Amino acid sequence: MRVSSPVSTRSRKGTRRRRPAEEAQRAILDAAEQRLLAAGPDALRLQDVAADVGVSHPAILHHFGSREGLMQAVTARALATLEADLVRRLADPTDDVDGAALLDRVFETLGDRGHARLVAWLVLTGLGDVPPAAGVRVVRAVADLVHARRIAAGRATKADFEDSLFTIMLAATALFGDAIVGPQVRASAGLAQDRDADQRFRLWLAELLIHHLDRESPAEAHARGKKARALRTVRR
Amino acid sequence: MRVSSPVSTRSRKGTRRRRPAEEAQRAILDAAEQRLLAAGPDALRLQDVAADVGVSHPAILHHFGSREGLMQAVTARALATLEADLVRRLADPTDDVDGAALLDRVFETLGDRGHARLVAWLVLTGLGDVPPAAGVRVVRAVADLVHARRIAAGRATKADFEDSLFTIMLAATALFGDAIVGPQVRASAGLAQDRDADQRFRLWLAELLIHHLDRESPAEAHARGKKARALRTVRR
DNA sequence: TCGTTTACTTACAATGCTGTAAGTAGCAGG
DNA sequence: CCTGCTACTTACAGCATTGTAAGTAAACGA
Repeated sequence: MRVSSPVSTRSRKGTRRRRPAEEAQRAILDAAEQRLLAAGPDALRLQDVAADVGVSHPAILHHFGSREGLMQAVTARALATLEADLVRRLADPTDDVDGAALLDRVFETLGDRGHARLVAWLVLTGLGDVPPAAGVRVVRAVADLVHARRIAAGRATKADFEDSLFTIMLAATALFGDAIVGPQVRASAGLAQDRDADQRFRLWLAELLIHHLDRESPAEAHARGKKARALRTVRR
Repeated sequence: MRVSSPVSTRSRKGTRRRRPAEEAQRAILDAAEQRLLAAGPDALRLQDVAADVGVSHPAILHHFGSREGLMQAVTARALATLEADLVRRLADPTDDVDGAALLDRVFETLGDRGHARLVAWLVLTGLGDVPPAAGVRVVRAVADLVHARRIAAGRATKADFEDSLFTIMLAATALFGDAIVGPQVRASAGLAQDRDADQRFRLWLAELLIHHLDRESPAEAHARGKKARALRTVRR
């Protein structure tokens, strides 16, 4: 029952590629990740990935068992490399004091390869909960680092830790938001045609965050803010 | 994600409901929006929506022509109501000077009904580009409002407009990011079990933004920030 | 050279979804 | 009461997609 059905442009009749399993799986994961970033998890079709790699779709099932198995494999690999990239960039000691440059690195890491998009996909589809040990404590680690530097500079006390933590959380949240809806927000702000608007905005954000971290004791500022807010909302 | 609740609120055999077209379409759009928010555009099945409403799936095709027609209708309605909610809340004159309350309203409007999730879905699936006149200039409008207030308070000049604009953009971006990856970021910060952590964070963010808008001339602060960065670690 | 393993193939089964065809029935106006 | 309109129904066609069955050939060691 072989015969006729020269399925595709690949391999003329008789020649059959047989890659080592590891290499084939890597190729499949690459193609799948590409498709995932482009169109989302639900749009991932085995036949498409197979066509990209140049094999038939049961070959993928041979390697990964099922579509779900492929999904888990590709997300696991993507999240692992994302985390590795992040910690590598954050631990890079080339310029360990320039907060703006550090922020820029995180920006790049998240936005460049579409990592933020992928994570957003996973979170929205609920797959983000599956590997709960994925992006473990990255925010916390960075906050610890920053807060220690703040204390060393005499700009904060241990009690202000949450302020440092929230600052890093804001950075992370804004980075994700920017990676996903950045163009739309810029359009809504009337900055669409401005090519370097996104860079200006990121720079502005970095300055804001650094200024916040460098300013006088957050505890006092916090109290001041609370007092002002309380006075403003007396009427309710 | 396959749910297809067999709700079957349909009347007993023989009796057939016949609603006016407008009412039926509204019910269908409600159910479709619900499913969209829950599981994303690709997971929207006509039969599921039909089951939710209590009709057969060709009834939906009768009203909306095709699945794509339903998608367009529900997204158009959702974006329209989102924009309407936003401008209504922003234009509400009950307390027109309290920036924190205003920000809170936007927070609620975006996060409460899952609007941010929906918009994220649309942007990620590329459907966000289809209706380009959707969220037109909301950010710009808010920025105009805020900047005018700033000038009136003697806290800024016309030249500082971009600072106001970026502040609003940051708010919008962070709001979206929080609505999407908020829980994950909080978990990564080690705040998972803290129930009101999100509210504390939002309050903190509101204070940060308001403090930024209320502080002395942004132009000077901007220059100072640049200078400080140039000098690396100079504390003024 | 033979034999085993396994990366891969073709063919097909099974399922689920969108969309169509044709008919039914509720509600309006005469 | 009758008649037209149309909001709906059931049945089915068509198609895409995942997964299975069985077989083939490439690499590798004896």
